[in-house]
Amino acid sequence: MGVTIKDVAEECNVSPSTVSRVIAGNPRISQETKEKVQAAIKKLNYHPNIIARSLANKATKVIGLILPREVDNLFKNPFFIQVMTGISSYAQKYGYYIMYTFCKTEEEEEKSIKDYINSNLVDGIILTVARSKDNCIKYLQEINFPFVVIGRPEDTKNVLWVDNDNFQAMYNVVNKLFLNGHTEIAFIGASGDLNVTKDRLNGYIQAHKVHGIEINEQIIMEVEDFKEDLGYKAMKEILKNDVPTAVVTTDDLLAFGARSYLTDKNVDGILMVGFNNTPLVEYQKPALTSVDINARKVGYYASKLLIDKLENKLKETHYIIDTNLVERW
Amino acid sequence: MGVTIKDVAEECNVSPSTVSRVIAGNPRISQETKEKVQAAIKKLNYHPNIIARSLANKATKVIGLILPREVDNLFKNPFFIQVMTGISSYAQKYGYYIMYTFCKTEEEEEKSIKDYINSNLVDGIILTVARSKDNCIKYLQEINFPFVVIGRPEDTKNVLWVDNDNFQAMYNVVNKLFLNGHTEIAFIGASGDLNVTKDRLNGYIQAHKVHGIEINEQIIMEVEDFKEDLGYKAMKEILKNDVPTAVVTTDDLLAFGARSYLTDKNVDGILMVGFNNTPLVEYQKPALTSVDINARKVGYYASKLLIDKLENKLKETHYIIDTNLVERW
DNA sequence: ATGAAAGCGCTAACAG
DNA sequence: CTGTTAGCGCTTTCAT
Repeated sequence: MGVTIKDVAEECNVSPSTVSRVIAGNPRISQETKEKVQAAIKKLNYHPNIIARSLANKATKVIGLILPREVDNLFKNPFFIQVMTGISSYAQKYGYYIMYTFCKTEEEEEKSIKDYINSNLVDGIILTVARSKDNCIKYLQEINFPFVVIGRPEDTKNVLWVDNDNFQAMYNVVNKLFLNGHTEIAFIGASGDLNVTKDRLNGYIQAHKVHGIEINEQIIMEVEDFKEDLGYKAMKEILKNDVPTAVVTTDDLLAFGARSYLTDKNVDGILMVGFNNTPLVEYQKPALTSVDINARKVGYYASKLLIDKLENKLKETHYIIDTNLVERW
Repeated sequence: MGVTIKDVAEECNVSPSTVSRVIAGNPRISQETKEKVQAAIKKLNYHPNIIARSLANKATKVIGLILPREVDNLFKNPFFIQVMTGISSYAQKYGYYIMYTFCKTEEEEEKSIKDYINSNLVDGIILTVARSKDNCIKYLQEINFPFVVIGRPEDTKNVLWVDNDNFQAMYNVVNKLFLNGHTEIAFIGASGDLNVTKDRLNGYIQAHKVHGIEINEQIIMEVEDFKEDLGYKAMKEILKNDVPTAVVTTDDLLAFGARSYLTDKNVDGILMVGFNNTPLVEYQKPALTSVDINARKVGYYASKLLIDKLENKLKETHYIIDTNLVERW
């Protein structure tokens, strides 16, 4: 354990700095010594010590990933693990490593972030939750530390982010429903103060405007959380006011709940649309139509954004990832 | 940024080593200087540079986590992310960091492992897949690098591992069914060469023995993979041979498929039991009874095992995590 | 094109 | 109980 740059240097009678140079791909080095050194590296099975390199470079090539730990969302929705594979896939290409940490609260997140940064462990950070008035974002901006956030933040000034076009996604769904002859479309969203929900509602509204159809506030429901029973209750409320031809939701679980109510009450002929396209929907009878948000791609571009930033080749400040409606009707 | 140990030392007129000592909690240090140093640390907002420390210590306090990248299992089954939260939770307590990498094949795994080790990045490794004749395990043993594997490996000699008691889990299920008056219990498992499946089948067999009930090979089906359609077909085969009173499976998806067949053919009164208790089962109508394997706890103990090993306070060579039947009948 | 030497920030003998 | 010194393994001026 432990062949160092010095061993390689001795093996071929050059100085450690020369070896370092050929590893770094320094151009002004003779072809001859270059080959000699490379042979020695192979022969001795030398591998640079990343820690030592990081110390000298003041850069670790590791990315810190901050994950939420609200158990429900984490386990029922593969969003985060898909994001993780996406991040990993880009990072690996460019020789970056990823460290993760789960945080229960915003305070914990702040603590983890500070720990990562203060200990000089990571070169950049990826945030997977974008709260409105987010202290983590504020902190990272203040100290000017490279980071990207997944989900569009409140204030996009000076922040790198990637998100779906939630407005467009919902617009497309509702638009399509109108084109298919639907006339009354209800909306169930959670929770009203999330940016995603606001955007999706706006898409819903815009589609109405474009089609010249009046909004019926009585069939727009905003509930507290992505819970099946809240979808159930929301559907109940909606039916008290009106009988829509279709219902769009901002999460599959809400759609499940809503559909349960319809089944329970034997109400037929109301089309249900989910959101997020979780694996849950495939195994429903009947399967549920839902919007796929391309989580893996979201992660991939988050990773790209951050690494581009770290390597000073930033071209964009954000990426908008496409969604697509997976029709199962 | 960069207040170093030297700055702290100067601030209170001691040597860097003294500062280092109070940070390390070295006992032979006067209360007085200890407090003085601690005050200076606070005042200057000093944080040790982990990289530098790692270099000096030849230990990084980071754990490398090797994850599979078979998309299906990863996304439909929250097993891995639950394991990750468990690992993280123990690691955090002891000041360890976690790096993850997704690997598609055994070759990729080997490559990632070697990379982690050769670059001196990690102190230990957690493997999340245990193949029979696993090259990664072999390699890690050969070079005597600390690691633990999740899932009982073929040969447990000299390896730290944590797993469920799959034998016992299935035994309990089948035993309970017999006690509840069932007489013919079918088995659908995938895939036959996985240790988990073997163990579960043995539990099934043992329960039969204990109850003095003859095994009916005709209603034991082993399929290739954890796929719904294979469960469907398996159920079809079973019914050709016999009509059981209950069916146990080694995965929820198999159970879904099997139940679909029953529904399609309007066969009533056959009890279905899943395995893994994925979130999918809750949202079935009716919900499916399934075996919870406590994935978070599995991760937690894997982490504990590895960290205990790294800190030379190893007490056990493995942990068996309990399972519990979540009854939804 | 290459080498010598200093230094990244910390720890750990060794002295005293 | 505390300071001095010598690294950990690599990169990077600065010479030549």
